[in-house]
Amino acid sequence: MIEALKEHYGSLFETELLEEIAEVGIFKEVPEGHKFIEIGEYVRSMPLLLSGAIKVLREDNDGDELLLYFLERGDTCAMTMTCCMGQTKSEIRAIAELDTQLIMIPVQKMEEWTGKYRSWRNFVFESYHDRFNELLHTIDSIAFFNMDERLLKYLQNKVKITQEDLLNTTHQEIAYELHTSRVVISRLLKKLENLGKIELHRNSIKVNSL
Amino acid sequence: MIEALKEHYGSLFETELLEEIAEVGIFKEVPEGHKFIEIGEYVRSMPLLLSGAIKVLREDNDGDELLLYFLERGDTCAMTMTCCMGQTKSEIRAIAELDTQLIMIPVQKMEEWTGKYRSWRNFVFESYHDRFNELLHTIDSIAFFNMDERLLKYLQNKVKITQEDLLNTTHQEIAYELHTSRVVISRLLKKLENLGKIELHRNSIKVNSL
DNA sequence: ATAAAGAAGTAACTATTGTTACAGAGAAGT
DNA sequence: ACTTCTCTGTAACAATAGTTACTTCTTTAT
Repeated sequence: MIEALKEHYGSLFETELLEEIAEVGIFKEVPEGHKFIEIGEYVRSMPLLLSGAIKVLREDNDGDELLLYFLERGDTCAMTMTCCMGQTKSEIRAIAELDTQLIMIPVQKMEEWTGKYRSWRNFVFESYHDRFNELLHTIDSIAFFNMDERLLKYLQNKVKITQEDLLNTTHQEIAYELHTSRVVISRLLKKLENLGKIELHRNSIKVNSL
Repeated sequence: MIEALKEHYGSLFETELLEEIAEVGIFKEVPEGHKFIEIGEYVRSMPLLLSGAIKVLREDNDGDELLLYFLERGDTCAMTMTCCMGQTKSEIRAIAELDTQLIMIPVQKMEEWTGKYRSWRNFVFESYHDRFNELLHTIDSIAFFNMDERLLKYLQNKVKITQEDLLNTTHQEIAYELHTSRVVISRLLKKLENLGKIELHRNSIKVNSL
């Protein structure tokens, strides 16, 4: 574990902190598709991502979803932190987008380290800042762009996260994450295909890089 | 200043920290309508609100706006903090919604206090958490609700912030903040009036409490 | 092999939101 | 009083997104 930690967090944290993390942190592998934070749940530890990706979702009153953003290696869930410390319930759902390796930090340590290590404080603050900015960009997408542009952005972002330009997904799945209907997505995907931006197959979409 | 501080922050901070704040903080009065953070600007200090309200806005590529949320007394701008510390530019615009009194904290002190005072750390984390949740609710409004519901929420929120059920505003102003057009707002306001939820006057809207 | 379930394509229609255009009412300035 | 400007109301139309319904094709299950 200490090697993986050094690889992804070595430039951020001093050796002493890395050792503490290795000592108290619990290594965890989360398989793709596994839900690991649910809305309304109390959260008792904070994840440090080593590999893979986590998607963070919001839910409406009818139980339908909206993708907020992805967490990648080197990221943490800022939301989780204050949930832990403030003893409030989670406002979001987190699901593994890929097979993901992470280290869970117990809540007491997080608090301790914010007093003890400047590098940890900076990491936590920066993490908040990053997540905040991601939410702002999510708002931009929803408020300022039409569904066709949101869809294209979504596909391109998915390519970035999965490191694959062939996305294994269905129209229905995309519709869930963009909070719209399957028919709308099929229609717009066809439009994007006609524009040469993507190629449609059953259960997969090839995103053209140009 | 120390009295105002004690009134709004006395239950949060220990006396020693309150004294430090009073020592290095710069008291400022911002008149209604005054812009005090602009997008792309570097921010060098962090505001603690004593009275009044600040509206926080996002801008699209055409220069049109969208209201994100309001800050009130006891609040701080979490965004500002990491902007200061990370030396990044502001992603948002902040304008005084009412005449506002606040204390500006220089960036060096903020950093120092996060190491020194547990109460300050908790305040900062909680502030991030609150702002994050407000953004989530903003996303809910935009993504999950139609414009008529967003409009009603907007009006009710404005009543809460201003403590007035007679809002002095124009349809055009509302349209800016909800990122739509004046005609749409006029249409929906008329609908709300017919439902008995509001009364329309020139330059003002009475929001019925029932 | 046949049935059933899942995925995608598409047409037709509705609802919501955005746009253009114009008219009237009231306020402010000359 | 008269002009000008701002604010509001409304009609007519366009664009975007959501819904229902049905078809075809593929995969999976029996």
